[in-house]
Amino acid sequence: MTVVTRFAPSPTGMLHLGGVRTALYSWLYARRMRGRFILRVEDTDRERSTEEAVRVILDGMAWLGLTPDEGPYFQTQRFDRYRAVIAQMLAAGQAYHCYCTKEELDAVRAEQTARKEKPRYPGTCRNGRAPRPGVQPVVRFRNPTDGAVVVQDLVHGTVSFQNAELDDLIIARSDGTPTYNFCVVVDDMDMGVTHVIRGDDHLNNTPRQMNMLLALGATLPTYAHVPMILGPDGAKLSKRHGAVSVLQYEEEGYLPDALLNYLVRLGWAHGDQEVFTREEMIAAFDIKDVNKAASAFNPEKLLWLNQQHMMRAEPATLVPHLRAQLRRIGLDSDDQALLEGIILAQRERAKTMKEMALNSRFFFVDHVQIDPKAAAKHLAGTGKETLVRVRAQLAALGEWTSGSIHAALEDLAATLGAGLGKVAQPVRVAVTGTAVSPPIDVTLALLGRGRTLARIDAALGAAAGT
RNA sequence: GCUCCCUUCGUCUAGAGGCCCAGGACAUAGCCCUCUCAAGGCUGUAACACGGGUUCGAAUCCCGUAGGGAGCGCCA
Repeated sequence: MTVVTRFAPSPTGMLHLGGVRTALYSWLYARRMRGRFILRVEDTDRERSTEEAVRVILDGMAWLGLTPDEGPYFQTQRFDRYRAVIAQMLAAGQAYHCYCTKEELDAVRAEQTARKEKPRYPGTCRNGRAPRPGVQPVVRFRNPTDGAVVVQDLVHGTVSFQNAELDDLIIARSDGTPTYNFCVVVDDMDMGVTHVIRGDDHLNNTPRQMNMLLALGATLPTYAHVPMILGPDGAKLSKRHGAVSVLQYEEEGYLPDALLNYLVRLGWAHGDQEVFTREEMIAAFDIKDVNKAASAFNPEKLLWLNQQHMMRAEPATLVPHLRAQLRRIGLDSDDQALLEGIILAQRERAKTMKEMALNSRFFFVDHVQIDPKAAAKHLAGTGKETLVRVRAQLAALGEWTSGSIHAALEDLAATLGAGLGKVAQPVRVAVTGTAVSPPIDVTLALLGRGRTLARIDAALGAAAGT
């Protein structure tokens, strides 16, 4: 049997890490089982659904490379189908009209709560009731009253619910529109979903959905309820941390594979392995190995993983990411060799592509701004003299490579009877404007002789005035 | 309140009765490497929520307790 999974977000809020992880698990499982992955947008709540949220879902999934095999489907386009199923259930007596008003039900609920009972629909209209003038009825599902529903959950194991605990839920509002729990059931049935992988906040909805599926004569899917993701402080994911649009992570310079890697390890493990390629994730993932407990989002580890992926990636594949980040700060270059060289030189000193772009500004600007503190420390006194000699050495160099540059600087250091640091720091400050950069030979090689000498001259000129 | 779920280092986790006086990773501290910053290497600090059972033996099984979460909507 072909495995069919689905990701069914509702566009009422931003697609955040919690949603992305459920999507990832569903996608991974489908890939692993050589099945199909469906994307379905649950937009039946027309009041709260926004186009912006739909866009984030679509763009986010595309950015992450979680490509659906089917969809996106939109529930708002399936209303006819839902209406037909409701009519069918009404005819079969599996559902009935309820003429209770909201006010009446609120009153009942208030009483029940006061008596410390579980608030539930009392079943007033369950056995037939004459239409009441002025009241547009809702449609309720006739839930079994005895017995139990047993969920064989892939992550939680056996969970059973007494039907007596369940009441008759509304499947169609008085305006005729279907409700969430009902649409899910019809969609999963129609789309042949075999594995429902979703947040464990839905575990309590599962028995009702199973009862409806049973009433419709559908085959029950296998369920897997994955735990939620908490903020770094262990509290519920909030706007402050993590509950931002996934696209935010793109802006901040995270690699899709790194984010996915981080997310897959949050709640799942494969021995001691921390870094996974997409292929490794697919090969190793099994929904049965997912943990039951919620886990806290840890930004530091995401940062670490992102750098791990940057360091392991083929430099050429990072070029588009670097350029995108450079453009954000008003810089750009189409010099492939230079960009790859920068990536090689910078990736072990930047945790995100954004940080890499920021640290690489000096490669692209015309004039570097020299940090006064760095100048005071490395360009004053002997630093200035050293710089003059470095300039002469470099100007006289035959070929301009990191190897030849390195040799020249070491020679000079030896002549001066000093360490390489004494020579490298003044050059570094003159050329990059700061006391921090990749190895000086690599930096100069990438920068080119012309710009190197020009910057040394500029620094010397500025230092002469002090 | 009722029903359901969850509980190993600060954090993510390994662990499916003896291999565990609990392993790995992030973070953190120290050391090494070193032209800066990193990256890397080594070392350290740090956890089985609690209480009862079962067993020769429990992080692992059972029962409670405590704490956390979810659901109980004409929201999804």
